[in-house]
Amino acid sequence: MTQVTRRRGAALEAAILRAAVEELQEIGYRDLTMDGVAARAGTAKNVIYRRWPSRAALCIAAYREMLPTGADGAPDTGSLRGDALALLTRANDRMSSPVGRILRELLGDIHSDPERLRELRDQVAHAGVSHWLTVLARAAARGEVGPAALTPRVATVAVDLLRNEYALNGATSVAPEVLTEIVDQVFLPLATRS
Amino acid sequence: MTQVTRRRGAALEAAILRAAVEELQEIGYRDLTMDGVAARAGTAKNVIYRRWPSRAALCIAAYREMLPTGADGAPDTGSLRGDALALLTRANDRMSSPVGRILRELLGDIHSDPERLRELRDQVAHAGVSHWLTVLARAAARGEVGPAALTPRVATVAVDLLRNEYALNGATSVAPEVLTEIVDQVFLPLATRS
DNA sequence: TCAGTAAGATACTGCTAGTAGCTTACGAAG
DNA sequence: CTTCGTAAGCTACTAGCAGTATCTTACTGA
Repeated sequence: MTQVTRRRGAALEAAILRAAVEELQEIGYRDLTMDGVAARAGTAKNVIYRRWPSRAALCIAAYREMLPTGADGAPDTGSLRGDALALLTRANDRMSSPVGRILRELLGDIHSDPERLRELRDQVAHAGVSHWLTVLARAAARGEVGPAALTPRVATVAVDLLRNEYALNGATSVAPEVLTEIVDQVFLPLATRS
Repeated sequence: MTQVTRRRGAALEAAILRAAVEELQEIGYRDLTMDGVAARAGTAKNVIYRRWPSRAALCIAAYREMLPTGADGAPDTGSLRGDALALLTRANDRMSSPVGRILRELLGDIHSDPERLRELRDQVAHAGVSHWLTVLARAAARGEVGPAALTPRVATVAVDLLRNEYALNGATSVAPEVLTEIVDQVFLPLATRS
């Protein structure tokens, strides 16, 4: 690309990551090639390989760049049902976005590498747990739920079921009726049982 | 391979499928190559491509061959908890077997092809639903559960959560404690609620 | 007996991950 | 201002695999 001044260190690394992010957003993980990233970043493949050991490693780093930084707080609609639907809808939006698609592609391609798998999983799975616990705690304060419901399993059951929908159905978004079904038939009965 | 008599039609097709099954069991979907299958079957790649349009299609056909034909019935331990644990343990065994690993590899590789995705999903997702409904119906007859619990969502919730564990954790088997946690904290409370 | 069909063998294209080695710009130390 | 090490840039390469093409040869059924 005949840069006027040759980039180095952090600047170059940032340029590569930005290129990888753009490629991921435009064509996804499956079709991303190292040559493509190098070309877009205006550099060469071996420069990339000096920093990341493989295509997967680069894409995981790029994926991390894509995550929204400003985490929004837990919703507070006044009822547990409203909060749960809001959280689940938000999770559904995230999972059906390009970011979610890329995460699923990555997860599907990594399950031979337990190391990378764990870091990816931790980053995503436990991302929203605290929100659910917050919402449940508020509901407990209102007397809506008993303390028996405050286990991680129950707190995450809705998101877990949503994730299962994606695992089975692939890339398409999950219908809102499924969300209400999960909330009304599973989450609320578990949370509010006497 | 200099066959004495050249195989044709169904015999050849069966030989190819058998070779593909063996390759899948030994090295998995990811590492299976068409050259490898052809060599093992003692034939040539283009013969395979005359019958299946792609590697994925061949492997789906081979996967179908691997499925156990003799479906065992629903367990009957006398209690809903025992039945549920038996069913969930069985599902866990299946999912942690080579067959389960191959299914996950296939699912992860197919989500661009909605057609194949659907046939695969139907084959597996709905495979065990009837068992859960049977077990729930028996429990209802014993008075253990109310009719409110007999929705497909509740019937499959345990397997759905188990599948989620695999989606997050990769190829490793799920610990028995997780199974009991799912049954005791989610399935039983939902099934037996008043 | 004689076609038509399909198996078999081989070679090829095209694509991509990852590697190697050389050249050249930068930048820090003196 | 000079020198020298490091890393960027460039180009070319290997190796492996999906999928295609072509030609020869064996079987089969009429």
